[in-house]
Amino acid sequence: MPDSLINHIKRFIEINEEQEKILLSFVEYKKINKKTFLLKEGQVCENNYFILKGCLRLFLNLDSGYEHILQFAIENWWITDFLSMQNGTPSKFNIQAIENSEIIFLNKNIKNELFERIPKLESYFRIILEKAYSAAIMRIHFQLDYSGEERFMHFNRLFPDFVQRVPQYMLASYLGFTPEFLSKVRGKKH
Amino acid sequence: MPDSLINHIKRFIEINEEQEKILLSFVEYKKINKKTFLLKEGQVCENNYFILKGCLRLFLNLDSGYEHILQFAIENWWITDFLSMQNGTPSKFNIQAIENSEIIFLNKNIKNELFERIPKLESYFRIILEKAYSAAIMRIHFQLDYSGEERFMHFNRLFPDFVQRVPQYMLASYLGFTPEFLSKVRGKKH
DNA sequence: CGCGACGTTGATTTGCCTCAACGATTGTGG
DNA sequence: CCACAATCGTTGAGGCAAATCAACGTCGCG
Repeated sequence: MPDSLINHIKRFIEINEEQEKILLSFVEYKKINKKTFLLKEGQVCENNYFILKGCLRLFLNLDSGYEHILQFAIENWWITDFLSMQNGTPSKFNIQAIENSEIIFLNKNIKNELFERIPKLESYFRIILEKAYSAAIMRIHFQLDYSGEERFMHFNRLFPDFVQRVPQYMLASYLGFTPEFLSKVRGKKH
Repeated sequence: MPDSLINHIKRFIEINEEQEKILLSFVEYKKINKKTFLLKEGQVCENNYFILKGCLRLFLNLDSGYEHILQFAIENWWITDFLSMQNGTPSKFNIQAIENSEIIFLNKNIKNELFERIPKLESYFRIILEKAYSAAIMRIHFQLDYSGEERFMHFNRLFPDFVQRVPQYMLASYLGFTPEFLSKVRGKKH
């Protein structure tokens, strides 16, 4: 079942069967239900999560009572709060399953042991972080330079099936506008 | 002179003198003048840049003729366009010196050779990417959840000296509003 | 069935932009 | 070293994209 993690890693680096076994012996596999929290505001984030199946979100609670989604993660994505994990400080964020999901847990301490056993894995994580970082920069670019309607259109073109998969109010939250506004935008293109 | 690169690396990993020498023999040191471009829109990004002294910005040209700053980099920061570098595609961005600066150039191919010689360096880059990524996520958070005035106040509290260091119109561009608006915000707190 | 979660639609408000005109400061060539 | 231009910052009037607020329709589910 965690084959897809191995496959994902093999897209970026080469590892042998021996190493695959070590890797799999270091991580945990869990099924979780929709709405399960993997991290709650105030806790210290101890794990990296890899999504085998399902969908998670990272969000924060606003004073207003609303919440704002900063990241989604679907199949073959990692999700975590690096800030809390690095510094060992309480997280401002929540990580929660949007669907019933199957997740690989990689504990932060275990991760360091793993790097000693399989140094190449550093390379894998470096590469996907470079990608995640570029994606974040592009997202800032869109946030700054495009209107709400343009952001939605663009997102819809890039991830048409994902748009179907999550409630509209979560999409609106992620894209940085209100659910009402999204509803109006969708209504327009008759 | 490139001591500060070595010092920066030593904040995160241990390296010996031998390795320091290898590292320094792999990189290039250059002084560049204010307004020099290290990357222009349309070029493929070939280097990582480490700032020993000075200040750089990464920005993109908008159709409107304006430009939008996506990143600043000062002493002890790396800057590059990972997207272009990873894929070998033409960059949408420009990297330009805002001040006369001293820069370490690390070519992308050399970087990979370097990783073979000193695998530990993967770890260094992984760690700083984790930090850069968290910072980008926090920036998205501020962009989504705070007003222009709040974003400026917060930035000003975090980096009071940096605010003095760059022209206001660049700050405005980075924070996501117009120079006129920034001027009005500053005027208010009499 | 009835309740809560989600989406829609319209009226009103507002944060910030646009445009324009005008000082202040910097820098560059004569 | 001055003159003049360019760059940068300030201020005000008017406008617009999106938020807010509110009311209502609809669906899924205990």
